[in-house]
Amino acid sequence: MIDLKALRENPDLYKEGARRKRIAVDIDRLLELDADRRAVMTEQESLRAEQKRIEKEIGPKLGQLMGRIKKASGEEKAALEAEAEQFRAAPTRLKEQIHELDSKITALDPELNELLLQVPLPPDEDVPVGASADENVQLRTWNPDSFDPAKSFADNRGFAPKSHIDLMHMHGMVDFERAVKLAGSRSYVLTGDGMRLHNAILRYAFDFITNRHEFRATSVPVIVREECMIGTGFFPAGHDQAYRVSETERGGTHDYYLTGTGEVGLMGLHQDEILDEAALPLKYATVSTCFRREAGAAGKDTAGLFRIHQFDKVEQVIICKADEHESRRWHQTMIGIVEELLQSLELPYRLLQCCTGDLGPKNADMIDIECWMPSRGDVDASGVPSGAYSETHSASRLYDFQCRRLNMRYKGESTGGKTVFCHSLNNTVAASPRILIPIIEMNQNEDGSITVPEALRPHMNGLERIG
RNA sequence: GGUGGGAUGGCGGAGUGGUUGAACGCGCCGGUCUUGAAAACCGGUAAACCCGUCAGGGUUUCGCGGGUUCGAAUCCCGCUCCCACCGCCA
Repeated sequence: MIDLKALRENPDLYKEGARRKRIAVDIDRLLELDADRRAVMTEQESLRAEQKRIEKEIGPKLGQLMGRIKKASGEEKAALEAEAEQFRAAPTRLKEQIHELDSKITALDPELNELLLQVPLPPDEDVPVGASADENVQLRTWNPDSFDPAKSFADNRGFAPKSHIDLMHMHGMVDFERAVKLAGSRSYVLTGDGMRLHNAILRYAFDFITNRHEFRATSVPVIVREECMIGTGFFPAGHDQAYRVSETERGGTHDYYLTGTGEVGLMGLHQDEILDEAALPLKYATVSTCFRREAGAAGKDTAGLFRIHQFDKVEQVIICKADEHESRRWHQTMIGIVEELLQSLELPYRLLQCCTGDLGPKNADMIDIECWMPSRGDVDASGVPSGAYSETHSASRLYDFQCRRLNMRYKGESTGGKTVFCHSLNNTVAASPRILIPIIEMNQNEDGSITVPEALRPHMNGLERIG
């Protein structure tokens, strides 16, 4: 959520931000509702002040009167009661007026809140303006000496690559047919060394982030309430992307949603808290199953392990002080951790600066990391794919957008006793099975065997080669 | 699923109709003392919103929503959540 006060003071910033992000939201209407609401509130508050003043004035008198009424009788009592009634009349009139204004506010609130939740965080000035992911900008690439992604896989290795699908079938690492029987399209069952490799990369990544980089190892719920989805900024925009567990249909008090990322659980941890500045930054890591409906992606990437409804992801989250430079610094740190991880696996990758149209509502800036995948890209006349970089990681910088919605604040020396909304950031550490695509395809040998990356061998019982 | 208990400020915990936005303790901040620190003592310490250029003024908030009342943390109704025990169970 954005700061309504800031929006009021500088609406053009937010209008331009929404425009750059290609998000339609009626900011003028929001400002109009806000102005109406404040006018009503101001009126109501002065009525309340008056009411309180009168209360204090007549309270003691009324108390006295009531005492006398108790003792009195007959005509005297009637007279006293009439007098008491007069005292009561003024505040009662005020009360009615206040009540009317209350219902005015109640009438304005739903639309105002709905619009407010829709206003995206403006992208940072240094984010390239663009309509969609096609206009993302490559920042830099990395590749091991042994592989140059500018050339084809065949030119690098001397043989045409097989896809992860073929390789995994060859070694009994996956069973798509039975998976589809169980759970429909975009499902998979990892088997044998497929499942072992999946666990190995997750374990390696989790140890990497929690041991080497000292992020706090944490488990999180993956089934959460709607408030948590709204608070983390995934709703309302991403409502169609999340699976809903409709408990209300069977008489429950709430519906639940399956989270699409561990970020939701990690960010939800401290909602409504006022943190001690000295405790910041909070650095968390989790590994969790992620669920995505992939609504609107029908027909896209249907084969293999690239775009699936359920996967497991090691995620890193940082909650830090509300300081742009600090946010930016942590963003780079989180990206650096992933680069270190990918380099240890010798996977070629590139960094992409996402353009404004690809940021989504909650990000000020987002850097995607794409690994080189031999089986992707255009296919040539002989049926060999060119290979292409494809997204495996996404590092977001959100400023206080999430923390404002989650009501997550901190207080300390630098805030001068005030409470301030924290900043938050998140980044993938490793998402599997998608990351298995480059791992398997890049480590294939001409005979179809797969060399297990050295870093993963300790988690594969020392296995050096599959097949 | 059954039965009972509870929800108060950063934390613990008082408070059952009228300066209670809230005792007391802890924590935190400042001061005295001290070479320094600790201890002790003294003082301070909720959040959000609105109006205002400032100074300042005002409103709301004791789980949430509604009601009674001149006046509600305190009384009434509804809801949500949490805890304990029993039952079932990975």
